[in-house]
Amino acid sequence: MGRVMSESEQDRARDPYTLGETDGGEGDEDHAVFWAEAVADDIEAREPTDPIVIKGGISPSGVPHLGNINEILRGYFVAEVLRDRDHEVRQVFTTDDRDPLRKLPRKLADLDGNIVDLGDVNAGALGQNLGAPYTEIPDPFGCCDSYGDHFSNLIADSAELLGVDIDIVSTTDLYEDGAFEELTRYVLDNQEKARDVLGQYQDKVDEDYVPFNPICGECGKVTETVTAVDTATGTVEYRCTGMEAGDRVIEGCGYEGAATLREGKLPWRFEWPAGWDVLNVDFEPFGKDHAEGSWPSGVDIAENVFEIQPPVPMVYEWFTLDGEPFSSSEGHVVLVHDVLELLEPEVVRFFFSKDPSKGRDFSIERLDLLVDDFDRTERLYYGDESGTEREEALAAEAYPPSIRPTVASRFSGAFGAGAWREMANDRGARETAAEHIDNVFGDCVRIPYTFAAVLGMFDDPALRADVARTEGHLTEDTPEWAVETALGRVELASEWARRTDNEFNYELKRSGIPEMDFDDATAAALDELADFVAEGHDGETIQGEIYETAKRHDVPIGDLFSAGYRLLFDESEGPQLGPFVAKLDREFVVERFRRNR
RNA sequence: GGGCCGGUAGCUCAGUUGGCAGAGCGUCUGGCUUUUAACCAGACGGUCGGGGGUUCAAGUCCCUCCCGGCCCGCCA
Repeated sequence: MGRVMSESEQDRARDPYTLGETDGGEGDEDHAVFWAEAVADDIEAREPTDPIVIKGGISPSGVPHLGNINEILRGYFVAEVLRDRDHEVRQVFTTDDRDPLRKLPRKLADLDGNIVDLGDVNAGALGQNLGAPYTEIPDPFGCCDSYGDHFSNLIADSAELLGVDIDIVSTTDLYEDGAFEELTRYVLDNQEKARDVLGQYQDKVDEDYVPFNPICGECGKVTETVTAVDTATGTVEYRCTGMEAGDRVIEGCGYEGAATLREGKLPWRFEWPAGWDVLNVDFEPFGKDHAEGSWPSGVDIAENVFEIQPPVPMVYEWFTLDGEPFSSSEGHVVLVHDVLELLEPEVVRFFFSKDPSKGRDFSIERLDLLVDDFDRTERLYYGDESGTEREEALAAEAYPPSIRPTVASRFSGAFGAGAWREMANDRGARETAAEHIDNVFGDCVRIPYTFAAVLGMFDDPALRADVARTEGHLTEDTPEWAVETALGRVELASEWARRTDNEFNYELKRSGIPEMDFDDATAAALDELADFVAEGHDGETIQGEIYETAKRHDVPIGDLFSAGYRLLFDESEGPQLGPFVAKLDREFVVERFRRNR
């Protein structure tokens, strides 16, 4: 501390957009290829004391979807870079659970991440709690202490599923335990200053504005009308009036009473900077919605009301889901729980390692592209493929934090007891992880995602491995753990094929014969093929016979394959035919090829 | 209306201090003399959102316009 920043440095420090522009004036300085490195540079430039604190946070207002995970994973990548630079890093995540419920979401989610319609829970009970803090509202699922706790738990689970170590801090707790009390008293003692600053950003700040919202002792709702303040005794008198919520007004009960400084909340514009102070926040990423409103006022309040230094900021653009904005209330969401049925966690983390300044679509339809991108990055990292200098440099930096939790869990025996995320700051464990990544894990094998989807048609795990072997994805030398990892993708990719019903979603049409129209030669060839299958041969032999049969009947080879796929899947393409039919029950194949049923 | 972020091949995107427009996927063609998955080779594909300017040189810097998103009431 103590270093005086120049004005331009200060401007840059406050600008949440200038990612990577870390030039100190010298043109030949290395330009960071990975945004998290650039952010880490900015944080280090302030000479922070360990532990460096990285914050994120959301209101537990409803389903925490993949877009909300930015609040966890953007910070994670920066944390990992700093840890690699031998800093101790604490990643905290505030659930802003003293915020009032302002409207009822249409969709909720149970603790397993299943989306549930509002009508399936006790909506009436929820409706009566509009205006009350999330932590004062009963959990509509009845499984957690409160509505707020329910959704905070889902967020905590999401982080855990992704192997990220976060300390979840309840804002309600910060008030109730008194952590915010000193700052609350300070703001109330310096209301004029607070009003002056906030008034530059909000028109409604007038003489009567009091930067504190008590919770009504009668109805439990957050109120806005403070009638008297006595910071010496630590009490605030209020009248419970209505609260605007969008285009509606939540009615107050009219009760007049007194609250302590712990029985209410600071308005968001103060609460955010208050959190920076109380938690000693050094860095905080936030969505673009905060960039032009909350952030500038937050900086101003931090510097000129609380007289603290705001954290290093970073804006991230929002993701869309299949081209449409995420919407918790409308149920257009995907949770980490869902995504991990389709992708390995390292691929999910990798998605968040990409440039935060670019809007990005999380396209379920084209998840194969994302996985291919990850696989290539992995190959670049291990030097199995070459790319541009920049690509290789980026892989060198972005791959390790993406894969680290996976490696730690795969080789958990080397790390002693406990989950990796509890060892994030452990130097020894990090060295072990690095050593594993650069040595044993180099034998990791990836089956291309779309091919994994093809393999998914085989119920028999042994057959999946067989085919992966014949295709050269697995060899004699592939270690057992790598075989498991590689084949683990098959379940994910076939779930993807099912969910998107794409061209890899081959479904064997057992119950009825698909519509078809074959010429005589093809029909004759199919009959002969049926006879051959009936004799009982292995897959390769059948595969060869398909060629021979086609040749004998002067049928273009492609036509005969098409005919087979049509009969089995009602598709024009499919898996390698011979080995596939060899694994099906013989009678079914024979009858089907004879077009009997 | 004002401020900010983004706009590169059909799709997904990469493009440090200005220095000959890139990758993957898709498509097409060919190869692997028995594989319609896999794999290999090649091709097609772009007025870098439009227009102006600075420069020997602009995707990159400046101005302007268009499109999309966010913010500019309240709330978070």
